[in-house]
Amino acid sequence: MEANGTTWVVLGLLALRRMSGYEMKQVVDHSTRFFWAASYGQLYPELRRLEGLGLVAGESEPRGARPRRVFSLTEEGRHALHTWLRGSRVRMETRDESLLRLFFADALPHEEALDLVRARADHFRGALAQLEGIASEADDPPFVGLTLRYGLDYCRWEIDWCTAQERQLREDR
Amino acid sequence: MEANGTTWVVLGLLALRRMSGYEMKQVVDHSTRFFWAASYGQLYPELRRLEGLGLVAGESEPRGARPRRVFSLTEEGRHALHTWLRGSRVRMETRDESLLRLFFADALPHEEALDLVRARADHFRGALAQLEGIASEADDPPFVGLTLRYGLDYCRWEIDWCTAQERQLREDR
DNA sequence: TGTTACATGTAATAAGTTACATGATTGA
DNA sequence: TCAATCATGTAACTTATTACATGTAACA
Repeated sequence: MEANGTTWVVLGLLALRRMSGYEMKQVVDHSTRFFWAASYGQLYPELRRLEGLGLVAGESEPRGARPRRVFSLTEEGRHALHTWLRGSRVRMETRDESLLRLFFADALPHEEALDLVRARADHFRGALAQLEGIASEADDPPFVGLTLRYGLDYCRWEIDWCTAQERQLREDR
Repeated sequence: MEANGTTWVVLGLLALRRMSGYEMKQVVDHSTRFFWAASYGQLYPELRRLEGLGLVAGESEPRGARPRRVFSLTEEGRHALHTWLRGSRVRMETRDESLLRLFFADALPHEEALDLVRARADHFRGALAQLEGIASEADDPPFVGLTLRYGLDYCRWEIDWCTAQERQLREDR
């Protein structure tokens, strides 16, 4: 079977509970988006494709006159998800414009270069606040909770790291 | 001027020293690729484009009968780079398949889910070894050194975090 | 009555990777 | 002589974002 990241987002979410494409987008935007985003332009076509393959099943459940399709995982879909979950290849790609700037920051006057480190810390202070807003609902399944904790801990680490490095760079020069 | 990430990679590298497209790819693969990758398919067309815009200047410097073009930064190019460097918007995108698996790992038996945390730690042990291989050449400019240190510290943090969480998850259950 | 949220979808575009083609040089 | 490295480039493909079109429902 052909698969891409969106495949696993869809199957994974449907393993939590049945939902519509619209709801998937909302859940993603409050959870996985920090390490795996998904747009309508990926979600809806992928739902169709997976339905065609028999990995998900869609049912029409209109709300009043507003059409709505709710999807659930088939046995085949659950099987495909489990196979992927057991895979151990760790693929990571990052595009971090702030680190790229830092890498080239020697071209800048020292004080302005330090601003970049401060800006990075500020960014993560903002991200931390956002994550704290999402808040650990105590009834999250354990591994959902784990990834939320990851986000919080990672932001705190970034803030500490930037702060320490800024101090260091200031002392060195 | 129209710009994308590759624009800044090219201009930034040429601010360090003049080099060919081939050399850029090598440098990227040993440095920025951890937070900003670039392929030949991006580098070569972008060099042409920036040459057309007058931000970089290419000179033919064949080695024997092997053709070779070496690029350098023009004043305009340097100006464009500095303008971007002073920008403070922090754009970050991550695609982390390992965290995505972790997020959905409640669908797995507990022991297999723990394997995912271990696999993640192992991945970062490998990445750390790789980075230690690149090694801090003491003559790196300060901010180049900073990003290398970032890579090392980040890997160590990941390893510690995964190890701690695995222990925690084991105790909880 | 107007704004926001619900709901589905696509077309255009941008961004990025992979694999290939071509050929010279170096060193075992 | 063979493999690896140097060197430039592109075509095909995959992936992802953005912006739009369409219309219902809830609520202030």
